Amino acid sequence: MTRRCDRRCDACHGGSPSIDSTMPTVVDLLRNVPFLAGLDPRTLDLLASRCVPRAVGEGFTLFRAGDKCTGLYLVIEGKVRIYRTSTDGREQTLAVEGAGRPVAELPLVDGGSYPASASTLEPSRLAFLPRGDFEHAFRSDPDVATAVLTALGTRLRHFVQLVETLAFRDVAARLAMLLADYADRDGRPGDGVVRLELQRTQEELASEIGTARESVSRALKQLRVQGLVIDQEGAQLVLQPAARLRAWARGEG
Amino acid sequence: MTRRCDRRCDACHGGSPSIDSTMPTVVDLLRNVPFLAGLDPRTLDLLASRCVPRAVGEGFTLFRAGDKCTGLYLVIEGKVRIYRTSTDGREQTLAVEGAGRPVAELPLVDGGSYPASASTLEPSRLAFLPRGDFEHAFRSDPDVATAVLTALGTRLRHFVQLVETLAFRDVAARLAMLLADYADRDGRPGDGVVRLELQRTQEELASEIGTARESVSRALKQLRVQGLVIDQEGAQLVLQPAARLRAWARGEG
DNA sequence: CCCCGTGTGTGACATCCGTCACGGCGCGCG
DNA sequence: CGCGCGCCGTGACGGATGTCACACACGGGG
Repeated sequence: MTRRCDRRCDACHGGSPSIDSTMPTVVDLLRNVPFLAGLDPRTLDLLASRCVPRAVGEGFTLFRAGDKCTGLYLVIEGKVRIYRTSTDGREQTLAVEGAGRPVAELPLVDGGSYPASASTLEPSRLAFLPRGDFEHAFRSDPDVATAVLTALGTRLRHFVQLVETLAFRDVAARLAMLLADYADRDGRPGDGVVRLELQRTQEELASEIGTARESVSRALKQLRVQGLVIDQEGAQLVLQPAARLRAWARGEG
Repeated sequence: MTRRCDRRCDACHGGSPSIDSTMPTVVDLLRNVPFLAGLDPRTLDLLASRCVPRAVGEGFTLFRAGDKCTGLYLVIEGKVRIYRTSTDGREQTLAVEGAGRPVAELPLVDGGSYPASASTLEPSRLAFLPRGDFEHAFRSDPDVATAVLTALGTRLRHFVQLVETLAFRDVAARLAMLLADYADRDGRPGDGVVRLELQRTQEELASEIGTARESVSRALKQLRVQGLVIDQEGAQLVLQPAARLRAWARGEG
């Protein structure tokens, strides 16, 4: 099934990397990518001139596990989910990358293929940097190299967390951890609690913590009984502070 | 052979590791570390002069999760297990590093603390490179930087595998995968089968695949019934080729 | 207003697996 | 030789959780 660009998609039909001056330039976009922060302006310009901006809708698949790697994606806006699929169709998401984060930096440094699949959770704007251009920048500019290095580092730490969670915690605890993460990122704190508008279906939550939809439903009830989820009306959640959620998930509750 | 003391062994904080000055020079040792292969001889000399060789016994704990990172370890000989511990005492090993592999390169690049614990599975010889020296080499020599990068890369790929395994496969399949890995590394192939001397207790295998010892015992029986483990006498295994083990683990059996 | 698709709650059930309990086996040592 | 100890095999049992089945709530179109 082919997805369409959503509105505001001028950029993705511009056949050349030339920039429409009424839009924010690609350089402007890259400037807001922490991954590249600290690069000197000239290299930034250079990179920007090589980047292909793309706007894609929700559910657009960037690549699949095993595909040969063609370049680096940077998330300008939106969310990209990175996941593995099992032979029987279940999915485990490995990471969700938001604005300013790189996707697929791993295969670029070791020359292998993509280790996982990636698709958008929301309509998103991305910058695509073809492999050759990336490698040139990577080799010639030590700042780019260290940027990649720290990106790999945080990814690795994230994975250690993920492994521990899958290995040790039950579904309810995993859900608590996940909600804590969301609360930190999207929640509005106030008065000893956090309000969070959850933009995920239970099906998606289930994939993120490696379980079934029904188990998420039951785990949510369990969290309500525990008082960790104070109130829930549809997607509107009132939560205990993230720290408390995490403490409970670690068994200190 | 004498078996280790218990896992929570406190002897781990043991006294000063003995340093044997009669062993081959540190440069010789480093030369055999693939991690550093390709460095030009002068930098290798420089690094070697900063390395502290250490010989430690079995069950020696190099560091624990959360410790501040003091430097990089290189495994010259032996095996180092990297693992996380849950609050209730269970352990999940994240990796086992053998000769020529670096340990703890992650916290060195991002400045954080160790994300996991590490201890030796066998008496081992290590080279310890203090943090400051590592950072200097890392910054001044691009070859060192790329070496670190590829090390992180392979670690990351390994973790993707690990996550998938934990999320999707049952104990028998995980065990089959693990045996396939061992077969590739230590097995003697011949005549359509692989002979493997397993140097691990079932307890250790259990930790590596995130389960209990008894489950490993039962899973092994299951693999025998399936014909994937053709014969077993103590630690001597006769296995189907690694590829077949992995195929079965993926559900194609 | 009805129909339908999507997302959600929940009960029933089977399965996997962790835990406890126990016995056996090999080996080193007194 | 007997004993202790580490390791392994296996039965029993219960808890967690995946699966199936179904009801309900909601919203958008005919």
